[in-house]
Amino acid sequence: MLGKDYDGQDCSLARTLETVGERWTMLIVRDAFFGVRRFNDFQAHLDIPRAVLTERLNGLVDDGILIRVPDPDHAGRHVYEMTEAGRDLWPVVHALLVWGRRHRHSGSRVYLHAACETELDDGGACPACGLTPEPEDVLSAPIVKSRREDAVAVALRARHRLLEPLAT
Amino acid sequence: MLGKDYDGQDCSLARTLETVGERWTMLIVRDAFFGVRRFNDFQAHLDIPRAVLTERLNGLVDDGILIRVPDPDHAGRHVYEMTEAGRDLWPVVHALLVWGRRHRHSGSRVYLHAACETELDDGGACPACGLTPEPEDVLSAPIVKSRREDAVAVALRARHRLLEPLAT
DNA sequence: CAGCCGAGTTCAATCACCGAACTCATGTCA
DNA sequence: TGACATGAGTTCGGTGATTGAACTCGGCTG
Repeated sequence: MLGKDYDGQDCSLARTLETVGERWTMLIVRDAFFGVRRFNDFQAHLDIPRAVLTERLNGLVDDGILIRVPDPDHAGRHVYEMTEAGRDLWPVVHALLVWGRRHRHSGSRVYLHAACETELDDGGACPACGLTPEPEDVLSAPIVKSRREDAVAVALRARHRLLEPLAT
Repeated sequence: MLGKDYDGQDCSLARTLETVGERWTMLIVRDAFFGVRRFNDFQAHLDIPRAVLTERLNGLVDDGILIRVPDPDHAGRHVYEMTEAGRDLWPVVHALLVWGRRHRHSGSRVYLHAACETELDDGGACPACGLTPEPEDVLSAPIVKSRREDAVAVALRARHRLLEPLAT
């Protein structure tokens, strides 16, 4: 990946970036947290060239972030699901969201601890419980309607738990 | 940056990636936390093409992550220093380091709370004090000697505070 | 059986990245 | 003062990645 794999940088940050550092990859991971699981849904929501999406999804599968599993509803198709290693990227995604919210523009959704519906703090912890919830226990709650009108953007207007498959 | 700036992704994560999502950028930021401040030091430590380094440093300056200030010791030269917005990237850098350490290879240094020399937990907090130290109060403590022999890699073999200028 | 849909693959043009060589201002030493 | 070194870039030809549009293919759907 990335042309030349940051050879010689023996640092765990460089190793991480070899997996999630390419253009589009982190947005695919974000969408996977949002519950996107099908090729065309990623494509429609990200406006990513199909060839690149294929390459990135294969890369993420090879690197153990996603698994491709048969779609129970449609023979011959499959969906991309997040692995444990993928879920462990939640702190990275959250840290990027927090920085952007503070320094770029004020975010279009908030993230709540599903158990008590308290907004997570910048460290990803629930200020009420003191716990740092796993992504499965985080609720995405939109506060501004996005301008996009693709099926995924529309489905994302509802409050829902991370990693819960989106109904599109 | 990034060819096409993730147009239409009105999400703070996409906005963040427009600033730090390109190849090399995050490694430059990491090195800036390590105290690297001069063009040739970045170049030597990263093995990045000089033209690309110029482009990235200018981008980071334009985006308010670094500032270019006159070098007090050498007329006509300057150094790149981290801004407040740059410091706020520490949680992102730390999250990437933590993921790589867990899922790729077991890191070559640990990060300690300078005040009590306790190793930070995965959330970046000090388990002893309960505080989440600012990067200035984090100590980088090498545990494995890197294979690299450039001046920066050598200087990084000593324990030091983040953001403290490296003596090279 | 004709057409649709999801999930890709192929392809030419464009853009970014690479490494090596070149520039140019300052600093150092004889 | 002249010769050379060093830091910080710039320039440039070649290579590899990204883009958007068009094409393929297998499983439904009517």
